[in-house]
Amino acid sequence: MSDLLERLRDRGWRMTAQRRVVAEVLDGEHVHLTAEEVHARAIARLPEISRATVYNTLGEMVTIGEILEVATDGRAKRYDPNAHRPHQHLVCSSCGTIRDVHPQGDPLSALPAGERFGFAVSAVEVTYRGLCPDCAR
Amino acid sequence: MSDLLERLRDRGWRMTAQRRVVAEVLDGEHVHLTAEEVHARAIARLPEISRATVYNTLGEMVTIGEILEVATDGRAKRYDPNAHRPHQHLVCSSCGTIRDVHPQGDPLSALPAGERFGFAVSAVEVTYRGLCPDCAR
DNA sequence: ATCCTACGATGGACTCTGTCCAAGTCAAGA
DNA sequence: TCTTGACTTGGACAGAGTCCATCGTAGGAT
Repeated sequence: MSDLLERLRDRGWRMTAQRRVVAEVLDGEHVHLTAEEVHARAIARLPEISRATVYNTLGEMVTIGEILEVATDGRAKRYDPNAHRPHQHLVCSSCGTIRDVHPQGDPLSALPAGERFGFAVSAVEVTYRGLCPDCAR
Repeated sequence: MSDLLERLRDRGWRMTAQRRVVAEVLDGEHVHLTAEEVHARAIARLPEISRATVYNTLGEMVTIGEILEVATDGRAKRYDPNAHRPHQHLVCSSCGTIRDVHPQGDPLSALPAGERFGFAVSAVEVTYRGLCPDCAR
């Protein structure tokens, strides 16, 4: 059984076939799927699973911090199963594919106190944009 | 007349009442409005202006680089009239307000060549998140 | 092994954001 | 003033996501 599934069980989640399938889909391919893509892959394993359940399950996993929500454009949100290792994203401006990247240094420290306007800054997201090798040619 | 309006005219834009109003709304308050908010403010000055025109005009201004599109969450895009001075954004996780901020250093240089996967990286967006003073109390 | 029940799943309606299009209007050059 | 093609309009449509009343079932209790 996957790590993700195990952690969910440890948190007291009732283990349903639907949740298992969603967790397996996310844990299986470490890419950044949209909710609809997760739904499509889930249906392949459990044909009756509903869209609402997929949305609910993804939302719950985001809330407890097991996966990350990534909104790189104005389109559908994507879900990142790699929530336990800090990283940033590199997005192709043409085809939209996303890669996890690890910039040097702590981007949080680049924001001086005088530029924080009294906010309690707790997180920072960095999105690099450019053409991927496939789209560049 | 506003600078923005002048630049649009210089680009050969046909000056209609609608475009003038949208430009004035954006140029007037340097906040980050959604398309609907722009529409509401535009209606206050020109009651017949349509939603489609506001969307069209905003899209055109983004294309020519006079304003920026900011997608800080999965909700509505926001429009940033401050397109001519590089800056990043600080977003309140609770109420969603956005402030322009100026981090130190060039975030692009923090991504080593080995982490670029052959992409021609051309831009970087940094979004700081945290609680604003109002929401913190 | 069976029963209970609260938690989870369902699907269809609904909302929000944005796009598209055919028809009508008008800014600005001739 | 006339003409014309760029612009505007509003309503239909589409994609992404949420909500809710009802039904089903996981897992503890017996």
